[in-house]
Amino acid sequence: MSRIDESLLTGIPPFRKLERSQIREILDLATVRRYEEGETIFEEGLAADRFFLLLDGYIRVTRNTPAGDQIIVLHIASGQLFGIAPALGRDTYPATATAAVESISLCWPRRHWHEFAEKYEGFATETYKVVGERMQGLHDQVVELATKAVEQRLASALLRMVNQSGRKTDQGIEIAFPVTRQNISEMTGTTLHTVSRLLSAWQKQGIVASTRRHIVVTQPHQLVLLSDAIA
Amino acid sequence: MSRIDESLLTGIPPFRKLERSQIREILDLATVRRYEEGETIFEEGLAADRFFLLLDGYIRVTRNTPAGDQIIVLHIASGQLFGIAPALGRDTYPATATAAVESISLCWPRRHWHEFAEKYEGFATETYKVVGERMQGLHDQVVELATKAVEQRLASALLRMVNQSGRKTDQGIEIAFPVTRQNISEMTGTTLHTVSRLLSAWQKQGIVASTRRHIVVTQPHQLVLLSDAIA
DNA sequence: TGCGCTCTTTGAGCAAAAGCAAACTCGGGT
DNA sequence: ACCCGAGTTTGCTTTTGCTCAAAGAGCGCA
Repeated sequence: MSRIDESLLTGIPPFRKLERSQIREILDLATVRRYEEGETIFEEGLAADRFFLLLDGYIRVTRNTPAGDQIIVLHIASGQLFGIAPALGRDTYPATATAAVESISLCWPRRHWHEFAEKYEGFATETYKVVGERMQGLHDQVVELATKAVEQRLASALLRMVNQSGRKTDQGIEIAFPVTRQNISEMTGTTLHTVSRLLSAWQKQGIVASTRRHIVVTQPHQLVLLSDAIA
Repeated sequence: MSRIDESLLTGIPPFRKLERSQIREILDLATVRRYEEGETIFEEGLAADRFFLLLDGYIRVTRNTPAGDQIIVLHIASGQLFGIAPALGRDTYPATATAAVESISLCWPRRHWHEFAEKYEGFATETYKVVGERMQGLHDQVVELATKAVEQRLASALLRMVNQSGRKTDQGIEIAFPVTRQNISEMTGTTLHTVSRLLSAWQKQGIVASTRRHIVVTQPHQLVLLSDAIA
């Protein structure tokens, strides 16, 4: 296995405050994994025996209902930790993680979690900060689902993706990973039909431009207005 | 101020593994506070300079939207920590806490958080376990709001309250704190009208018995069926 | 180059729940 | 004992967005 350069980790939250040598130690304990688009990384309910750091790509974290509905709880962008059930003392993963595009991650066996937390000053603190932010995001999502109409939720969902993975193009801001209408409906708790109708309408108004599995937001500002932003 | 007995804390999660003398130290740093029904304990967006442990009563944690909707994110029962923003490195509270009934809590200044976490083996771990559970709960709520119909959500909400605060009576299981139709609608993302209609219907079927601000579930099993339980 | 699969679009009817409006009731306080 | 206000119930109307159905389009692959 080729060694990974330390510079990959400097600057990303839980490692930000560490020495280069410490990062080296951590890296030497990591395994690199590559996932195809659509490949499952871990599944809801299975033993949480590893935690992950996404180096490249995008991950979708989903949950399934017995009724067969799937809903997308959050997206992970590169540089973020995921599958951190071990840090929260859970012994199974609470959700399923799937690669939205070809992705590369590091992973460590569960037991290293405590080791890192004790050995490296700031490691735990920084991670829990991430947890706090994610929790805040979940709160927002609950409020949104409980109070907003579908149109506003859809606008928010697009904005969230744009904020996390937006790539500037000459047309506007492009969402960097493939998304289907179905996917979006699973983020917003609606149907792919409704999503398709709304996107069509927005396309006519020049707010977005979408093709198959691909969305460019041309007028983010309009979406903000439509979303009736919470915060 | 009268000293609090150590036995109040033995057995509740973050203190479970501590010596009696350690609990004494922690208690001596705490302030006791009493809240009237309806009194606000802390507010969304304000500096998170304390964290709390509820000794007696029930707390409602809510968020407000700019549009003026309020939604109830979770209930805290006695023995639970709340307002733990400090543990997640957040410097403002992400939500508002209000006493649902007359309540008593302990609270500590923010800075003690790290002190406790370092000094007492297991304190942090146990707390993060609670965070993990709460996160799981939020996931559940998102899935529920996104996929279930109002009737199922209402059934789930009642069951959640019953599980957390159910008191057995000869009639059935009673929710231990006052709840209005309005409150329930704020937990389920619906209107008080819809809640009222459904409760009336269930009352006719003998599943629940409710009076003003007060609900007794007579046939929990029926509610489970209606809720199409996730887990 | 054409086939087939997956994804997308659009229409029409319908059901669930929101909005609106008004009456009723319980309980606490004067 | 009565009044007042918060909380609840209920009917009617309107709307939103889901369901069902079917056709159309892009893309990879042979």
